Amino acid sequence: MPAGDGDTADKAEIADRRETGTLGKLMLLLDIVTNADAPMRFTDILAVAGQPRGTLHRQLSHLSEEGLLEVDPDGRYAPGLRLLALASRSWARNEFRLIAEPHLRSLQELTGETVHLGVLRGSSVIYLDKVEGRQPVRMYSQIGNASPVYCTGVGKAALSVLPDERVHALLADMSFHQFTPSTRTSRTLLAELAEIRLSGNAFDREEHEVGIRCVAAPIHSDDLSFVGGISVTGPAYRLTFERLNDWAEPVRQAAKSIMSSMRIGLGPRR
Amino acid sequence: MPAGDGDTADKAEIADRRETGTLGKLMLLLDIVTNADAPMRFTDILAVAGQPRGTLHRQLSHLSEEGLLEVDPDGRYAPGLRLLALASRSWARNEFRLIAEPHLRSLQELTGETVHLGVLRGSSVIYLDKVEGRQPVRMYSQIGNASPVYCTGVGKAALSVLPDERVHALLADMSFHQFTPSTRTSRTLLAELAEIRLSGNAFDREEHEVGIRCVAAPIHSDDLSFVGGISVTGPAYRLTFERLNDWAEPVRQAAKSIMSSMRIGLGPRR
DNA sequence: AATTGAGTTCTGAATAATGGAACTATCGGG
DNA sequence: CCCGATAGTTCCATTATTCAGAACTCAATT
Repeated sequence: MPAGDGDTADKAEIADRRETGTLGKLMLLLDIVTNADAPMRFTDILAVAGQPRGTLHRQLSHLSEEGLLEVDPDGRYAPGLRLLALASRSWARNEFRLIAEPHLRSLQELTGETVHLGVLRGSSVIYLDKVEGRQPVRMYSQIGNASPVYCTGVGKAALSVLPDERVHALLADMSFHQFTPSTRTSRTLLAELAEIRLSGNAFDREEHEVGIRCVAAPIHSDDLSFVGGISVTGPAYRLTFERLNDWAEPVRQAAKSIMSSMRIGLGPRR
Repeated sequence: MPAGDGDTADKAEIADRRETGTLGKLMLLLDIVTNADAPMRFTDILAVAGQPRGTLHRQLSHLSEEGLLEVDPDGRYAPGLRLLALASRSWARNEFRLIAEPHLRSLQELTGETVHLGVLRGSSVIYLDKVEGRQPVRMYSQIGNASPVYCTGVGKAALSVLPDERVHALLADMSFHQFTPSTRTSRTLLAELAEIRLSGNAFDREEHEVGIRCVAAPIHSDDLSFVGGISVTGPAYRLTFERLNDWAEPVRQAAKSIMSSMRIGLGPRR
């Protein structure tokens, strides 16, 4: 039979049909267990996984043998330590994070507030790094987290550098959850992106969480294969609107420095 | 075929034969890419993976589609952000870590040095948490890392609570790398474990890294299904042998508190 | 234009995953 | 003590995925 051309559409009606075979099913299980609030028993997983018992049992066994899941003495499944090991290695060596780190640090010292580095992934922002003030506060907390684009400073900053058609494509299949009274909707977001393009700064004025504000600026590679941003975040009582404006410039500067370091570090192919 | 007892050896000559089918092969690839110092090209992976080209290509595609790997514009493979997301969720909700956290914190405040929480996994110690002093030092750095048991305070502490036969089993297939002049060997280690059992404290006297010392104490569940430890770590010039002794007691106390919290938190089944 | 190197796609054959059912605990009453 | 649940595990013929090698495309070199 000839290679796939015209009518592959009739097959792909079901949204994002994954073509990852066995792996896809296993990842689904990993997601289920990882997202649960507590370790899950076999039957709990069975109820949501939509797999026959025999199948599910083997899949869970394989995941456990690989250390991706762990079984406690009661037979309940929890995320495995292997995940930590994999993540820590990749995080520690992430080229982009390494390049940005010193800049994040100096921005933190300048402002005294928490500094975030995030990248755009689909219609979410994933935080890659975070530099906090003196408080011995929770590390890891935010890193790796996926947050919506439309209600985070980094998210809006990232969107602002994308061409209109890509923004529209993203907005098309995105649902806007009203986290706080100030959370943006599809309409107001587009207007705001225009402003961000002009000023070079995005703001989060308690749009994701009441009491939390931030100033952000976009970071991107020349070909837009990489799009993200950095932000300075803090409690509303300290980050008055005046303060946010004071820091808009330094945040833009830091973003700019990171982008030049990227061109040196990654730019000229090998 | 009967369950594993006497002579499974003939089959298991080749170290840790995995029985996880497709998943095992994929995890091997993940390990290769995650351990590399830089993103790898297809051919680089091909050279070490020992798979036919067509096969490898499909496997890498699947991993990339799932976000476990990422392909940069040059076609080089790097660890994917999905790993971070999975790990951050599991870390944040890890029951044991949550229970230990406040205790680690107060130990940190008391000593002013870095406090670690680690668990025994096979013949390695995996660090689950870390509380540092005021310096805005690298988060993640150590967390998820696997270090040898025989040259870390936490590792030796953990070994000290295991019954002799389990210790011997572990030592059997363990190779002792001489990290520093003081690194323990198989022989000296056994003698040291005896001391640790008596005193309740393990020490790392620059055995893993020159200039770094620590005091540790074991933590374990009643049935030994969980074995780990906590430690106070710092530079040799600050952690004199006298200091190490001063903190031996508080470290033991903290370990004890964590164990009682565990019994309350996890103890009575469901 | 011809050659090499790198990556991708195709194919029947081999293998591992599937799913239903039968089996074995373990528990709570009566 | 036995009965019936509920929870988890193992078995095995069937089926779908994966495998491996070769053919193919594409770009950079000579």
